[in-house]
Amino acid sequence: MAENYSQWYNDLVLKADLAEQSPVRGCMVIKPYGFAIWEKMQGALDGMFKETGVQNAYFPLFIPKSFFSREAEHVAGFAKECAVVTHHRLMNDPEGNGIIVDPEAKLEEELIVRPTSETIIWSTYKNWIKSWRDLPILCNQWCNVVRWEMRTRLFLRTSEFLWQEGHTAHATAQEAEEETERMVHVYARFARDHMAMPVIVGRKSPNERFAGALDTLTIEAMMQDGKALQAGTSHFLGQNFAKSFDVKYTDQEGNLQYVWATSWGVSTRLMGALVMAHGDEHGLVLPPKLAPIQVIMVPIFKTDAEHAAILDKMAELKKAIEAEGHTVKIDDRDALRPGFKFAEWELKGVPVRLAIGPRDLKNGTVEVHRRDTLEKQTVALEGIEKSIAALLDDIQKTIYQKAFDFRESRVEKCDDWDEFKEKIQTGKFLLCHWDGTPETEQKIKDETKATIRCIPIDSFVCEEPGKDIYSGKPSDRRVVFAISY
RNA sequence: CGGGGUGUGGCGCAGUUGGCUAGCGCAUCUGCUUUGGGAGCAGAGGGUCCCGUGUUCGAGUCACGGUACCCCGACCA
Repeated sequence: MAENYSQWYNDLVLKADLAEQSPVRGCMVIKPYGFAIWEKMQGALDGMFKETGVQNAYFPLFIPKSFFSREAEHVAGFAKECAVVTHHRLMNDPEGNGIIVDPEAKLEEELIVRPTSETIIWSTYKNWIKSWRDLPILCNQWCNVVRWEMRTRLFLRTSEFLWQEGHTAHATAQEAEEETERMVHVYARFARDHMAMPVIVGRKSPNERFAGALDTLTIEAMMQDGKALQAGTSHFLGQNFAKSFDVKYTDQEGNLQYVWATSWGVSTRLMGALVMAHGDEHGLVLPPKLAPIQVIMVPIFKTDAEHAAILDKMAELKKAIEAEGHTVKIDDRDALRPGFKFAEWELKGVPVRLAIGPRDLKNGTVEVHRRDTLEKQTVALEGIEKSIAALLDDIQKTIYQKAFDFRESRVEKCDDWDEFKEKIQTGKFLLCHWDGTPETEQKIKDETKATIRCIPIDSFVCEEPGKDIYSGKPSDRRVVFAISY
């Protein structure tokens, strides 16, 4: 698995029925099973957003080119990867070669397919905001965006992807900065509590900052090959967009002020993170909180009479487990053998499997198998529904702990450049001193492909004097270096 | 856009110095036996060998051109 991690990942995504490549260049089809997991993520995140007062809204897919180019840094950041709509009509080719674009139907102003929605949203917020009483505005949208990537990988980088983007407007810089931090911590909590994935919360270096932001906060996760994956970002946009789109409000003293902005987002990339954080050689390992099916039941039988009796028993058990609030499926496909079903549901990462056969029927028992450790034991059927909750809870904790321990074993301090060059290639997060200059960061990237993933603000905070790992210049804190996806 | 590779039933592949009726595994369909860790046997269906041009008695195989996809770089959530 470690040797050919990329291939393992790709095969797993395909075999577990999460997604497949579409014939459309760089695009992906998310299959029903994969989408069900994404819906669980959406549900949990959406609930967390709403707890902070965020409301959902929807803004257009198309952005007029002129809107897009109002914020200079922002355009520069996205210009190279935009899909552009130039025409609005097709016609039959007069020379008989099928359908062509009607040259008469050229748009006066081209439309950009959103790579992110700051510009269209700020051109809208301008009309919503007049007074300090209108603030803050806390909106989120679930949508798709398009970034014309050269090379793509299922979930991790596709030309089109699904995400949520929150866009907020505030009266003061402090409020906006608080919002930026609040949301990055929502993401960190979601990663920990739902995805069972530990993350490092931190600040991006200027090089890695979002185009148009004054500050970018990030959650960085470690995959099982030791590479870093940026799993979510939250940006403090200052007054850049307010000034570009002329969004002002009248404060309590009657003065006109520009508003302060944030934006934050996570994408279907989280699906990739989930696969790479927990998967093993048998397939996917889903944290119970995100598993569309938490308990799968497989009947084992020889005769029709046994089959019927077992299915009756299972239907009864299913009701009892569902009453405890879990999702259960009975796999009663009769053409397939139990061993095949076992392997298939393991591949799909279902946390708990219950098998009942003639032997169990006679003894009043059930075989309980947990996906994370692959352990199985035969226990009394009576009252089993009560212990399922505890088992699911334990699986959730165990896979988090496993991912946590894995990361712990691969994070270390490093103060020697030669050592750095060697260790960074073996898939580690190295805590190193950095002189704070983009030049040094760029040189390190050029020589090793490693980048500063973040300057930690929660865990792994290392504020101590030292010397830059590369330049030797003075530094007052360590930052996280890693090779990333 | 630079470097490399591959196009052969639905999927994955083999096909020798050009040679006979283009094969194999998986999947599919039918039947019987099976079912506590990815079943066995018997039979069946399914191909413009990516496209075009050329060389040749003869091209899946050789040459030239085109095209599609994949991998490695630069770019990126």
